[in-house]
Amino acid sequence: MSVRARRTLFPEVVIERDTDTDESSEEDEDEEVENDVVDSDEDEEEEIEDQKVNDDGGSSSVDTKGKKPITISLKKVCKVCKRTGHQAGFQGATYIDCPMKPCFLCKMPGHTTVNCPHRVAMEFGVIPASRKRTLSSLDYGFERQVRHRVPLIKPPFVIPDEVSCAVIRYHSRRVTCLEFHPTNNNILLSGDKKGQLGVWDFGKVYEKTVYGNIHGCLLNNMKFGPENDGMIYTASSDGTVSCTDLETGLSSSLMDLNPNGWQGRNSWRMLYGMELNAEKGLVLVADSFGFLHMVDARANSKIGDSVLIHKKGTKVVGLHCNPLQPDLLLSCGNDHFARIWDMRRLEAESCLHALPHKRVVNSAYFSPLSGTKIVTTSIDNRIRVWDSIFGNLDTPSREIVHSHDFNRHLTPFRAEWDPKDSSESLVVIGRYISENYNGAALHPIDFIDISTAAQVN
DNA sequence: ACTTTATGAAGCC
DNA sequence: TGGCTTCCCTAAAG
Repeated sequence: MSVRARRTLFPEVVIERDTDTDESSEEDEDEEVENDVVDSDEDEEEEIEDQKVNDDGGSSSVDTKGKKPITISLKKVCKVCKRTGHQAGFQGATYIDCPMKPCFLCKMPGHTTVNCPHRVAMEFGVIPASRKRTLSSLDYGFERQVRHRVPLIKPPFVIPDEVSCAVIRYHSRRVTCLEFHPTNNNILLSGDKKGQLGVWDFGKVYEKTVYGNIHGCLLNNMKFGPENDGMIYTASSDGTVSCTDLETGLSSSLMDLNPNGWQGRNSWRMLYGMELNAEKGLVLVADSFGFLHMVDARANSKIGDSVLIHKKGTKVVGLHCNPLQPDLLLSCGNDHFARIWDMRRLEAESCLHALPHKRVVNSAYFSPLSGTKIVTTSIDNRIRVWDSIFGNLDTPSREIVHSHDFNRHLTPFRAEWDPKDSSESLVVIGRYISENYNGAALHPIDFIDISTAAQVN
């Protein structure tokens, strides 16, 4: 259901409500609003007039020149729709939905988020996968044959006992990406809105390492060097790709899509999706105009022409190479599609499959072990799962309703596979609709079994 | 304690 | 197509 529907579907209900409350709607509401905002009004008449005029601008901040309070019998005013008879908005840590709007979670009318069947049970309306894939010894043997690259061995994670709790503020702006070190459990990298890169060392909590000279703005994506995990590749909205030594912080630029600086927003290219193709020694990045760029990581030179992989002028937000068949590339972006490509014959319009979504796609990943499943996150509040890339890709195998639709200001959530789950059925994603943690509204992290859509805790 | 602003997608004309 | 408006569970800066 589109945003448009929020408005078109509901006026009837609104009218019913109004007649319910016995008040002659429009003016009363205006009074209500005004009364709510300005506590000490004097002149009723003028106030109402003022408000009606100013209402067009939508701003209720119109300050007044000394007016007395209006006494109104009516109960409550909804902060969301400004209508009477109900209240919406935050009440303590809990957000009360406006009943005039479609459900914020599943986008369907007739209920609010609180009683949304998808919220009560995430499995609602989801047909489980016919068979849960588990890794047999045969699978293991098969994968040993097929797998190009043996995954790096990581020692078992042991929580160090010298620190029970530590909070260190690394970033002054919002964090845009996080990455665990592939071999060192103590290290977590974080990128932020200003382009800074934080190196968190769990074993050295009193040291703070932040590199601020790598990028000029949003650090959108990072990947550890496949051959040398002391190096980190980063892509930024400043249009550059950099390679940074984690120890020294020394970085080199691999590519700059805006060599002539700021020439206006119509030409400024921003980089979002990034992926490393270890077999080919390639750095792949995708920009905000729909193009894919390739850089030879060793020779530090651009390879071939840029290829239009999504609708021209739209942002490509994600790139992922298939773990077993790295020539298979998965991309996703703002044109509502995730696309599968064969890198060996890469040109505009040549994608093997286009996976349609109702709205913008935040992420698309092949499953980490077999590479045969795909999970995508779209801001239509649905996680989509394709059980096999060799099967029918016309429609997803499952759509799981989950809260991650929000407008701007925040970095989108991306559902990611749990790399430790050999059955490739566990996915991790941040949730927008908050949960009440002792009075604080916090956004939880959800673990979801994508074969049943059940939440796992 | 208040307002402004950064900022993105979608829908409408 | 482009310009304008709406969406309105943010958070820092002014």
